[in-house]
Amino acid sequence: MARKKEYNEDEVIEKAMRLFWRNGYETTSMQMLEKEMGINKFSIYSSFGSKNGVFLESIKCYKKKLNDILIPLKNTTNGVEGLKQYFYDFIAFSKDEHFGKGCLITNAANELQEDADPEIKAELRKFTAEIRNQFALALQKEKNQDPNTIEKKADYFIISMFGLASASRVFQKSQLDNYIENIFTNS
Amino acid sequence: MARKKEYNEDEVIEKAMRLFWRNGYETTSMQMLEKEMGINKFSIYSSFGSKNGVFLESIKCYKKKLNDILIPLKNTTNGVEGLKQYFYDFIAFSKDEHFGKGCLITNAANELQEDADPEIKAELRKFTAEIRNQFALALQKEKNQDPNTIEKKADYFIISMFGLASASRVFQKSQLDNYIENIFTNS
DNA sequence: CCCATAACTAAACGATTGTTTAGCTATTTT
DNA sequence: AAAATAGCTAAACAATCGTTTAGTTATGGG
Repeated sequence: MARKKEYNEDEVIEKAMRLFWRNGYETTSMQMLEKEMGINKFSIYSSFGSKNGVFLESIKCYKKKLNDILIPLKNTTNGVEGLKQYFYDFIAFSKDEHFGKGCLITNAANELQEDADPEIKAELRKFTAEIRNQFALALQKEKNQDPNTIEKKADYFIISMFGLASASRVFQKSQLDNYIENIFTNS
Repeated sequence: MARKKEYNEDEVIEKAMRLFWRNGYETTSMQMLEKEMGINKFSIYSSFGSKNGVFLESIKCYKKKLNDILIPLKNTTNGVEGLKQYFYDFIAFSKDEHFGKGCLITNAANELQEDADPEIKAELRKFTAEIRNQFALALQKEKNQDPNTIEKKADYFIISMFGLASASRVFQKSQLDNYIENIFTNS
């Protein structure tokens, strides 16, 4: 052991995450990452191996933050109402400086090609499946639901979430609230 | 006048459009465009000025093709039913080799940053507004609708279309059909 | 206190990006 | 047929991409 790192890896990866969130993967260069993370290229490479590595850790960082807003959904007694709250929290999560940037995960899914890094693709798939699973579990708490309907509704809501994330890059907040209301009428 | 062009601009721009559709803007290089369009870099620049210029024309080309599936919607007597058909046609438009690539327009909207080319941003906005307008016009054909409801529903459907386009990159066709069915229950 | 070691700085790497230029070829017009 | 003009090929442009390497600085354990 010799010299200690002058930066905290969790802190710098959060900064990287926000940069990727704002700019996407391709548009974000190592030069921009250096500046935003506040450390040298060498430090980035020694900590994360590659640009892909930084991105992968950024996804995990974002996931961790988004998982926090899933917690109330796990404890809800009213499935649909809990889902509705989740959608609002999801929008709120992208508030302020990040509104109009959508969701890092869906942005990544939209940007990445089929020849993209398999590890990243796997991470995105895993994350989507996790959320959809939580939706299904929440819906099971509704009374008198047959299992087939639950699966279909879970599909519907996860796609709606994707849509909401994508649309939030283009539409106004009021339109999104309107959209959420429409999703949950007669559900 | 001297030598004639050995290529048709409309034909090569359609090839470029399909390449952008598959790969997005950033990932598509001039080298790839040369190969796909079947003409030299010089020819591309003399015809379209820049990579941005090629992309802009590609968007217009895509728009023209997508507008064709709006025609039935204009003549429909049943607004909601017409809209539903439009959604299925929209999915079908992205069929075969392009399924899983979403919609060129929404992909572009997701990828482009706020510092992107203003002309492209304007084109995307114009296109979105046009479609939303057609949705509102179709909804007016429903009986006993108050104008406020129509506007809200038009917002809802245009966001749904964005969502569908984005989600089609990730989800299976059967899930999308399921999603469309859910959109139109109780509308 | 000194040496080993790890983190730092900064320069350079080859490859690829979008774009331009020079020179050759073909066709239209007078 | 000759001159003019526009499209073609192919090489080169500067800039930037992600990545690596050499050299310096600072801090750990013996």
